[in-house]
Amino acid sequence: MDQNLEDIARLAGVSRSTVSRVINNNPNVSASTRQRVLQIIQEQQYRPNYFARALATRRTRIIGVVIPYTPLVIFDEARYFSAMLQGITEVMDERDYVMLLWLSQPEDTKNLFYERVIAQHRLMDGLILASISLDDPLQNQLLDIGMPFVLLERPGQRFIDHISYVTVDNIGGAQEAVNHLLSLGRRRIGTITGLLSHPDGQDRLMGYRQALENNGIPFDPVLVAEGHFDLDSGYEGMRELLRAGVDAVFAGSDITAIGAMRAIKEVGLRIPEDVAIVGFDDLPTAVNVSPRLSTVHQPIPEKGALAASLLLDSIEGEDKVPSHRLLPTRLIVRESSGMAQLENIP
Amino acid sequence: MDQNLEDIARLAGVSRSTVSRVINNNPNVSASTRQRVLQIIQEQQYRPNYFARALATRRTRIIGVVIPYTPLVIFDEARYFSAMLQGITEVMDERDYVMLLWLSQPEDTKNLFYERVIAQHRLMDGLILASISLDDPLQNQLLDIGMPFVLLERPGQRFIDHISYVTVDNIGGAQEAVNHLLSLGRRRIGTITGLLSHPDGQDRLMGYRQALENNGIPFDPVLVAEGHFDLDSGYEGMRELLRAGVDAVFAGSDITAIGAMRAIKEVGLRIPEDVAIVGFDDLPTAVNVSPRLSTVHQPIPEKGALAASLLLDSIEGEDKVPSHRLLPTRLIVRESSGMAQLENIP
DNA sequence: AAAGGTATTGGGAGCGCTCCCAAAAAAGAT
DNA sequence: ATCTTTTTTGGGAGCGCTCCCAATACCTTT
Repeated sequence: MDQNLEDIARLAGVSRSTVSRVINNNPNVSASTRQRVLQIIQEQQYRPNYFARALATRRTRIIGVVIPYTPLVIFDEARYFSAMLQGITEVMDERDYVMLLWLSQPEDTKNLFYERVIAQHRLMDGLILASISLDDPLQNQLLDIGMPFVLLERPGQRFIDHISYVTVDNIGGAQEAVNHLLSLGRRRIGTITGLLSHPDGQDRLMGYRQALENNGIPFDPVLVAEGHFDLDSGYEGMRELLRAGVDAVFAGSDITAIGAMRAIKEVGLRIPEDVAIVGFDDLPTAVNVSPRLSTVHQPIPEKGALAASLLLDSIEGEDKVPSHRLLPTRLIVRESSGMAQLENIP
Repeated sequence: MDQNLEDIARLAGVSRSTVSRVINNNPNVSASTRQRVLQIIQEQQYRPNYFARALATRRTRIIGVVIPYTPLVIFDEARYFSAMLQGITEVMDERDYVMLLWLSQPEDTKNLFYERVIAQHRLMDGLILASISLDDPLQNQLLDIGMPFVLLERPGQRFIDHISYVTVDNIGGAQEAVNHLLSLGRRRIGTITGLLSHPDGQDRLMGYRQALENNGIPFDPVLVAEGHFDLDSGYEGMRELLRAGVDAVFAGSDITAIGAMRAIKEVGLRIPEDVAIVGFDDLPTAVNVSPRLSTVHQPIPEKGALAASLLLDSIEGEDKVPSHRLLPTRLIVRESSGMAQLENIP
């Protein structure tokens, strides 16, 4: 029942090769023949066999998206990843690729998971890697087997020249957040960091520090609580900072900020009067908390889409120079930092 | 660099066919030869070419997971879907299949999206469909082309005998929730429904109604607010119900319940003293709201895993009889309904 | 009208596997 | 030791495509 090239060729009265040329937009086909063949293809609803094609061309038009398990991937950051996947899909659809999703299992060791991905690498033309830690061995392995890939964060120093990546301006965004708090007159500004083994976490802390120092305020380790991007560490971190005494907090993620808000409310302090708070990400939840969360917006779907574009470009193009892209962030001021612009509340 | 069967055969001093037999666990190979071949395969890190295999066997070992776009998929329900994918992946890994993810775009019409999936159907051995509305044409199309698939909710009446599906006991769960509220002495129990075009939404409403009627309380349409599983409709629905006067609410999803809680607090009523509330799903957020949400737990990853199992069974087995599975739900009582069991609060 | 060029077309080989059938080897029966 | 049966092995054909090269058709040009 499934037809092949030969069948279409017979119906159109031409050869297999000619049909193949039409399908692949090869210019060496006369307009009239092309017309006729297209007509038959249309009529017969013919679709070339993916696998035969892949076997002959050694190109698969399949891209893998690799998301290692972290509890936060599954719980707190689910929205982050779904937005990312949405962005990736958009480009894939446009350029006629499909997306194979690799999620690791909670029980998986990292190596077991990576082994699975590597074992099937011939199935894919390239990979998009999310939440890879700074010197994850996967990067070396992929470099070794020559598989194109793009990271969704800044790679560690020793890889940075060899790897393509897309990320957002974490440093700039953090600076903007802290500058905003400073401009509101806050002086004891603490931070609850993200995961410091993660470049995003590192860079946001760096931005926090730079903003303070640029304004002549010395960096004080007592005002830094180490967190993991998640709710609990936001709550715990905030309790620490409250003991240290702060009048404002910059949190490494919205989820962390929400945990922190709970801790603040619990001790009876007011947001933003007593403690102002700014998050990072601008997830949909940011407007679902009260007071609504001021935060640094990052364009998540765009990040995914850009990563996909870079990857496909590098697969299809000849130049294999790694590209680095930094997407801009934008401070969104809401009530949690005390200077709300008007936004509708549902 | 990439080796093929023939290379391995040469190294092992046997024929291509023998190597193929070893790889496919064909019993007609002597123990000693098998040993030797396995050794070489191991040494050479040989992996059979996926595409050559698929071309020859007409089986791909690729499963598609289809998630149509709804704003709630992306925002409110992201956790639901990531838990589901996690469950699916678990089974796929075990049984050596991989997962192709199909997400529709916001701008996509349904048909455009489905067309994309159908166009590539030869790429996949089967499909898992999430959030398909009751008489979605996709089901017919897939039946027509003979593609195996499993639904993640109850199909509409006209399909129910022809389609495999996995869902949870929505009716039973809703009944349990309402019975619980009744047992607490509540008598004016309202509900904010889920999407009524969706079987889960329908069935939960049905369960609500049955529980009331079983207890001699007539069903009152005034106490039913139609929602869409999302936060806003929870908020709006609750405002309606407050005007109608209720002392308890059963919400069609946790997200809806959280929207409703906001509305209750906003008018200065207390939860659960003035209005008790029970949700459905038991998402991680349920414990992150205050008071913590009583809710009907449904085993989401298990749902995904079971769907994957059924699908692979039907692909690999001969019997093509559709299977229907109903997973049990379980009422989790927390503070929002006023009879908390002790659970740790972070 | 012939020669030369270019645009178009056809068919063989090959991608790496499985499946089938026949050949060879080993084991059992007489 | 010979014949049968069973186990094990090898090789051809084919899955449906692309890619290359040769063949044909169609134009120009002189």
